[in-house]
Amino acid sequence: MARWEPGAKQRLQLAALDLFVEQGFEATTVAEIAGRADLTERTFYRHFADKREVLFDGQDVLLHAFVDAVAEAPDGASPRELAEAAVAGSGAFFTDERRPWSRRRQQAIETEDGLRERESLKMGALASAVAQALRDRGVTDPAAELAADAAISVFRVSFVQWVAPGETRGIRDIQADLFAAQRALA
Amino acid sequence: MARWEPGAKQRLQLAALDLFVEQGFEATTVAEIAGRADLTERTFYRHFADKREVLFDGQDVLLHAFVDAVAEAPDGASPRELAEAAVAGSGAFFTDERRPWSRRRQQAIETEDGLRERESLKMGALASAVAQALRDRGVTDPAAELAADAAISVFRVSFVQWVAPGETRGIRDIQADLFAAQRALA
DNA sequence: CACCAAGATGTCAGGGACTGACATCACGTA
DNA sequence: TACGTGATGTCAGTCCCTGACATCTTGGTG
Repeated sequence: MARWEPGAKQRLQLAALDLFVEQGFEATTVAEIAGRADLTERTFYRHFADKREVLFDGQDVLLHAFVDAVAEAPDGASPRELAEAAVAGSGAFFTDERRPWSRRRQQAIETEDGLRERESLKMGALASAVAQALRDRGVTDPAAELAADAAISVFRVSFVQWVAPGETRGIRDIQADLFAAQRALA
Repeated sequence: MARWEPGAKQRLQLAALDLFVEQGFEATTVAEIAGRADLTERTFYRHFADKREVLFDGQDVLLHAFVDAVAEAPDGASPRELAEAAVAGSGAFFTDERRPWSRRRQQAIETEDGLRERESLKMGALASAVAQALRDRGVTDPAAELAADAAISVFRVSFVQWVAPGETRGIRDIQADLFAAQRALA
């Protein structure tokens, strides 16, 4: 069903990230992004709910990876094992080909409060979804909330490390180390 | 040094929360808030960086309570004990007199994505500050990050429970139960 | 081929958030 | 009383975001 120039949304995302890295998020106007993608400001808002969202589109796929992994975990798994399964389910997304893009994206996010704010919201949504998935597997509150937060904590730290300069390990290896460190805390 | 009507900032906060609860955050304009406080829109922005911040002013005091509690914890405390100390240090803020205001405030926040977003950012800032405090006490990464996240997780869940309808326990009792549940996970 | 349905885009007008610049006003002090 | 200082008011302007309507491209239908 693709009509027109088929890459409109992706063109906008690439243009936006380029401009954010070049001159910052605040200093970049939506009209500017749209112009670089040969589109109009109004069209930008047909693809993304707001200016921040251009860097966060597709997070629902990641969320479903978390949730599905919990749902498909073996019977009798403990809350902690379910949480670890959730994080492991996300590992498939962060391949080596994706790493350069993720690095640039993270660089843009970390330098702007407005973007960090949106990232925090997305992490919170992830935690809520995992908590609900745990409840669906019979985990009771407040253990479900705490286990979900623990999972998102490992995911967040692992992602930051995965995009750190010079890091070459896969995200799954990083996550395994973090789960061990988390267990060692208790 | 107080001149004019001394309660300008507080008047704005009260007016804002009233209006947010009455008609929602989005439907309330800054001019409306300022008008109810007998002030101007421009003056609102001299007290608060943006429309959301009117509900989050003063969070730095809470942050310092977390950080100071970590700094003042006894020598030889484990990372987990330091994290528990951080959370305990916040307990003094959430007295019974403050609970009605906190309830109304949380009610307003939970119904609007824009406000939940800001709350997430503040929680993230709290976690970062606690992580830094742990590093200052000699805890190494990634344990510092994970322990700080665990502390904020307990704090967040305890706060939600503390403002839940019908809840009468003090926040410290709630937090004690949550720490126990968190330890039981591992 | 002419025509139509539908989805994607463009155009325009407008409200509201936020900011910089400048004027004004109330208070403390010399 | 005159002055300095800080809080407030006024005004203009930019940018974010949205609703309404027109236009275009594409694929299908007769």
